[in-house]
Order: sequence, then C-alpha cells, then structure tokens
Amino acid sequence: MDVTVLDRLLQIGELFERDMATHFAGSPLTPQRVQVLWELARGGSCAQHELAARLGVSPRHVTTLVDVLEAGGYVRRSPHPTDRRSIFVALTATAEDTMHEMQLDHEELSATLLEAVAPEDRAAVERGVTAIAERLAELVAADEARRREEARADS
Amino acid sequence: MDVTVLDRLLQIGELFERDMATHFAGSPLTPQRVQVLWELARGGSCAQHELAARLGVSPRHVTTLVDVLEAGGYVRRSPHPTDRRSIFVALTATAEDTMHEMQLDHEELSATLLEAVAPEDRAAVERGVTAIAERLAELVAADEARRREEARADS
DNA sequence: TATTGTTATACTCTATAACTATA
DNA sequence: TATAGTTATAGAGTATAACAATA
Repeated sequence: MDVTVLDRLLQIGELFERDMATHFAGSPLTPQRVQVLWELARGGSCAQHELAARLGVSPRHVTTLVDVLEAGGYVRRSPHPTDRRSIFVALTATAEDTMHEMQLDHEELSATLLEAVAPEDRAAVERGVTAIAERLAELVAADEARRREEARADS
Repeated sequence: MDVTVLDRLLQIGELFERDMATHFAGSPLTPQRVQVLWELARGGSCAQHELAARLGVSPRHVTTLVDVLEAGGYVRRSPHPTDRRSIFVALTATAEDTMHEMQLDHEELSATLLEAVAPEDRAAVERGVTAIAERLAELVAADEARRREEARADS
C-alpha cells in the first residue's frame, strides 16, 4: 500500500481546506465565500454573471453568495453603468484590506512550505508541480470533453 | 501577481476534485461517497462510529452516507459480533471490485503525472511534496490546537 | 429572441442536540 | 453513567427550471 505522489498532493489540498475552515471558524466567512472575495480581489470587480463564469458556479448560486457577503459588509452591489439588466459587484474597502492581508499570509505560507524542502530540491519542486498542474489540467479538460460528447450522443 | 508553489498545489487539488465529479456524474456516487468506499477498501470494514472517526465526520453524517451507499448496493450493514449497539459496515463484492479498479486508475494517474516532470527532477519532487505535506500537517495541527485553546479560554 | 438576475425547488455535505437501546 | 446509532433540525454549497426586466 504505497503512498504515491498523487496521494501527497491530495493530502496537501485537504490540509489547506481544513486550515481555511479553522481560520474562519466563528466568522460568516466560509472557504467558498472567501474564494469569491479572492476572485474579486485578484480579477477585479465585475457583473454577477461574469463572476459566475469566473468561479465556475451557476448564476443562481452567485446570487446567494453575494447576498450573504453583501449583508456581512464584504461586497457592494451597484448598477451596471451601461446595461440595466446587470449588477456590478465590488469589494468594500474593508474587504479589500482583508484580502490584501490574506494575500501576504498566502505568500508567507508558500515560502514556509518551500523552506521545508531541501534547498537543492527547491527549483526542481517548483518546476515539477507546475508541470504536474499543467498535465492534470489537460487530462481533466479531455475527460470533460469526452463526457460532453457522450452526453450529446445520448440526446 | 506571481503564481506560487502553493497556488499550483491548490490548483492540483481542485482539478482532481473536478475530475472525480466528472467521472461519477450520473451515478449515485459523489466524491465524498467515494471517499467512504475508499476508506473501507484501504482500512477495512469497521463499525459506524469508527468509520466516523476515520473519516473525520460526525457519527450522524455516517448514518446518512451509509444509508445511501447501502441503498445503492455498495455497502452492507451487519450486526456487530459482540456489541449489540454497534453496526458493522463492509463493502459488497461489487464495490470491492470497483475500488480495486479505482486503486489501479489512481496509481496510473499518479505515474502519468510524474511522467510530466523532467526525469532528473522526479526524485526531488517526490521528496519535496512529502516534506511539504508533512510541514503543512504540522502547521494545521498547531492552528487547530491554538483555536481549541482560545475556545476553551472563552468558556 | 437572447441575456441578467431572481423566485422556487431540490439534493448533497455537514453539524449539534435530543432520544433509544445497549454496555 | 457512557457509548452507538438514529430522529429532528439547520446552515452551507450547488444545481435546474421558470419568470421578470431589459437588450
């Protein structure tokens, strides 16, 4: 029962999720809501339908997420300047500060984890995980395309 | 806006989750239910409360999970030989075969991903991700301990 | 006619609290 | 009295379908 590289990689993802949950326990922020804020911080303000596309969730679900975040004072809804159907979502000043701090924490954590790697292995690890992420992205995209094909054939 | 090692690692976790969801779309199996079967396959049959501990979820939730998996023919409930309060959960023969196949697929995927890494980097990547996983586990455990401490101080 | 957001509904994941049967 | 599982309830993540307003 060997432990593979993939096992390790998945373990890292799970541990990070657990830490996020611990970190925001007691606040209205959950890992998924933080992801919304994170996306707005990194990719900038946008209309709800675009946010849905960027997050890969349904427009309906974005309504729910933004409702909660707006009530908590993390985001602001405003009318879209040219399209009256659309609603613009932006971080509040407070949330922008929070996200900036989180960005710094994130970079620090990344550095700390890299320090756990032997110095002579670090460059190889950086190259390696990038290559793995890219290959996996290809494989997943291929799987999804195949499944869409099958679904189309069924109907 | 650099992409850190941590970003890559998290991306890998997300991609894997997405692939799992794609893979089991249309079946009653969801990623989390598969995890239950996976745990039973790797760690062996056990009573529900032990399964809850192994999965890190509430005993109540195990009831729900096992209900669905039992209805789908993946697991079997049987009385505990010595403790009449307990219920033993075991994979059915079909599920055992499915899990065995999944184990092979998993190993193959791990090998495929490692092939995406330059040959001279592979050993370093294996060492590196192990070191990162271990360091992160320590950090998460410390965070959780600190939070428990705080919660205790509050009450 | 197509798109944007929302109301309505439902399934899944997850937890805590109260209860029953057993130890 | 403590433990194993279940009933009751609830919040969070997520989806589809139907609908209103707007393009």
